[in-house]
Amino acid sequence: MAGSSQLNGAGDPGSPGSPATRRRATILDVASAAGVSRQTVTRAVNDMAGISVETKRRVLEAANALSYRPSRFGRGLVTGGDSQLGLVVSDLRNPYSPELAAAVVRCAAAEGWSVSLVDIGLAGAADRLLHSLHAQVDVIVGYLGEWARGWESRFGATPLILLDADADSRHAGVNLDPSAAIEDLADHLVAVGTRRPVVLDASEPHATSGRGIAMMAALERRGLSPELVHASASTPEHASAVTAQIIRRATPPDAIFAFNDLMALGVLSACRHAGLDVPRDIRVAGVDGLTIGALVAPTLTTLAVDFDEVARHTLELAVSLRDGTPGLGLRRTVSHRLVLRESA
Amino acid sequence: MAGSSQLNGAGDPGSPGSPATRRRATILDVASAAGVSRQTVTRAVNDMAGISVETKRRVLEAANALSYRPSRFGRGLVTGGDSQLGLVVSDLRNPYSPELAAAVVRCAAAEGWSVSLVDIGLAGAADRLLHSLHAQVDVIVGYLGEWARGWESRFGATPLILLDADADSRHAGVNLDPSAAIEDLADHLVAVGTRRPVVLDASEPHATSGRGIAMMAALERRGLSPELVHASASTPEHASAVTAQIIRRATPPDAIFAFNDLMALGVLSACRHAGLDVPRDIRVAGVDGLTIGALVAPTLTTLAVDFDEVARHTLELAVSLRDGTPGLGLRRTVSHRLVLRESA
DNA sequence: CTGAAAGCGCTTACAG
DNA sequence: CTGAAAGCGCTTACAG
Repeated sequence: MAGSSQLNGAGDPGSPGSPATRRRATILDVASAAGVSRQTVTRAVNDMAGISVETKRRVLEAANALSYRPSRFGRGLVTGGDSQLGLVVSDLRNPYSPELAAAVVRCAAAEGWSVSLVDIGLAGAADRLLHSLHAQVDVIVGYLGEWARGWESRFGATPLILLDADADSRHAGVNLDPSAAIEDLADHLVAVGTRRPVVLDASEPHATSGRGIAMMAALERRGLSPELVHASASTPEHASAVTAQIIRRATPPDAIFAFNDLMALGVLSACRHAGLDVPRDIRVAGVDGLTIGALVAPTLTTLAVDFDEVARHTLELAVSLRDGTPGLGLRRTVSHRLVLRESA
Repeated sequence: MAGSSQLNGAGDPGSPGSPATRRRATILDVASAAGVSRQTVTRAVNDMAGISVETKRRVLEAANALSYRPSRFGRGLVTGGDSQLGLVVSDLRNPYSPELAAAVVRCAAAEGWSVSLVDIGLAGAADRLLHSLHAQVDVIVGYLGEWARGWESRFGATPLILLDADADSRHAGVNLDPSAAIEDLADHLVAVGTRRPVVLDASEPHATSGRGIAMMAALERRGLSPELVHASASTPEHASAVTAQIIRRATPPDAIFAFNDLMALGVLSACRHAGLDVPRDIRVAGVDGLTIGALVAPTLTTLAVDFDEVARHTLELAVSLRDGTPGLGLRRTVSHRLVLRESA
C-alpha cells in the first residue's frame, strides 16, 4: 500500500529491496495511515478523553496493522518515566541473591519503581554489564565488591547503594549486623550443654569474617573454647568436606556454626552421611535465614536476615538519592535474628 | 543564565524557597556552567575523541558539581538504546523462578539485553505491574497464566513469549516436555523393584496435571498399579501432610513421584519424621531439577529442566519478535532430563 | 472532538 | 578542537 511504502521509505517511498530489519512504525506513521493528526493517535493509544469512538477505533486499527508501539524514549522524555533501580548481585545461583531480589522487586513495585537485574558473577563481563546498567537506571544497588572502588571516576554521578559493605565506605548503604543474634545463639548453645563448638568460617585463615570473630568471642566469653576452622570456599561442598574430616576425630565437636546457610546445608549433609544425628549428636546453625532452611530435614537453625527490611531501607535510600535529598542518614543497619529450628 | 544558575542550587545555595525536588541538571546546564557548547559536553561525558584534555577536565568537573547524569530517554531517543526484556514470574519465593531468572538474565546479558524482573504473584497488583512493564520493555516473557488471555486488546502490539503455556496458545512460547524423562524414570523404578508407586499431584482431583497423567500411564504400561494422590496445593507443607498420611498405612507405598522438587522436599521431610529411610524404605523423585535438590540429604532424584536451554530459546524468540522477523517457528520445546541421585 | 505548535534531553552529521 | 543546526518520538498545553 501507499501508506506502508511511505512508512518504510521515510521520505524515499520507492526504495527498492525491502530492508531486512524494517524500521519501527512511529506515531506519525499511524497518524497518516489513519488519516488523523499525531495527537489524535496519542489520545487513542493512551486511552484519553476527547476522541470519538469511531476515530479511536480507526486509529487503533491502523496502529495494530502497523504493529505500532510507542517508543519508551519518546514518551519518557516528556513524561519523565518511571524510576528504574539496577540491582546487582554476584551470583544469582546462590539462593541468597534471589531471596534478596524477591524482596527488593516486591518493595520496588509497591513504590512504583522498576528493577533491572544484573549478575556480575559472570567471568569478565562485570565491567561491560555495569556500564550498560548505569546508563539505564536511576540508582544502582547491590553487592559491588571491588567494583565500588573508584566508582565516581568510572560512572560519574550514578548513585550507588552498597549492600553489606565495609563500614568505612563513603557510599550509601545498608549493612547487616549479626552481633545480637550471635549472642542469642551462644546463649542457646550454652543452655543446651554445648561443650566443643566449632566455628566454620569461609574466608582464608588470615581474614576471618566478622561474624566468625564475633561468634568465637561470644562463645569464649561464656567459658567455652571454640575451635575456628576454615573452608577454602563458601560452598556447601567445601563445608561438607571439612565437616567430614572434623567429625571423624576421636573427640568430635558437638556443635558447628557455619558461615552461612548454604554451608550449613553441607555440614548437615556430611553429618548424615557419617551417621550422626542432628541435633542429638551434633548441633548445626547457619546464617542468612534462607527459605530452604525450613524445607530440609532437620530444619535449619539460623541467624536470619529480614530481607523485607533490607529492601525497605534500600528503597528509602534510592528515593533520597534519586531526588538529591540526602535526608539524615545514608547508611542503615539491619540486625540478624535468631531462628531456632530442629538442627540446634 | 539566570535561570540555569538558580536551577542548580550548587552555585546558588541561598536561593529562596528551595524546591523540595530540584530539577535534574541537563546537558545545557553543564554546558553553560563549563562555558562550552552542549556537544562538547557530550564528548567529555561519553569519552569521545576530538576534545582537549583541559576542556574535558573542566567539563567533567562542572558535570560532577551539578550531579549531572545524561537522561536515558534523551539518549535512547537518538541512539535507539539497549533492548529490554521484561521477565514475569508468578512467585519469586518459589526457587523455580530464580533459577529460571538466573538463566535468562545471564543469557540476556550475553546478547546485550537488559532484563526487568516483575513478580505478579502479589495480590491485586498484577494488572498495574503489567501495564507499567509493557511501557518499558521491548518484549515480555514469562508465566502469565490467565493474564495472557486478551493480551492484544489490553497491551496492543507488545510481543509476548509464554513459558510452559497451553499448546493451543496463539502466542510465541517455550514449552516443557517431560514425557521422555518420565519414561526413563518409570524404567528405573521398575528396574529397582518398585511395587506400590504413588503419584503425588498438585492440582485438584478433577484436573490432574499432564505430568501426573503421563507418569500414571508410564507406570501402568509397565504392569504396575500406581495410585494417584492429590495435595490441595503444590507446597512442601501440603506434600508433607499428604505423605504423612499415606506412609502410615498398613501397606505404604515404596515410591512417591512428586509434582515438583519443592513438594518432593516435603515428602522427604515427612519420611524422615516417620523414621523411614530414603531410598531403602521408599523412593522419592521430583520434577524441575532445582539446585537445592543436590544440597539436601538424601540428594533428590528429579526430572530436570535445562534452564539455560529455555533461556536460549527465549532470547532467540525475543530477538525475532523485536525485529518483526518471525523466522520459522515461534514455539519451542525443551525436554526434561532424568537426573538420578540418592533419593531414588 | 480535532489539530498546529512547542519542547522534553540528547547525539549525529556538518561546518568552521 | 569546537559549535550551530537538525532531528530522534512523544505528550502537553493551547486554539479552533
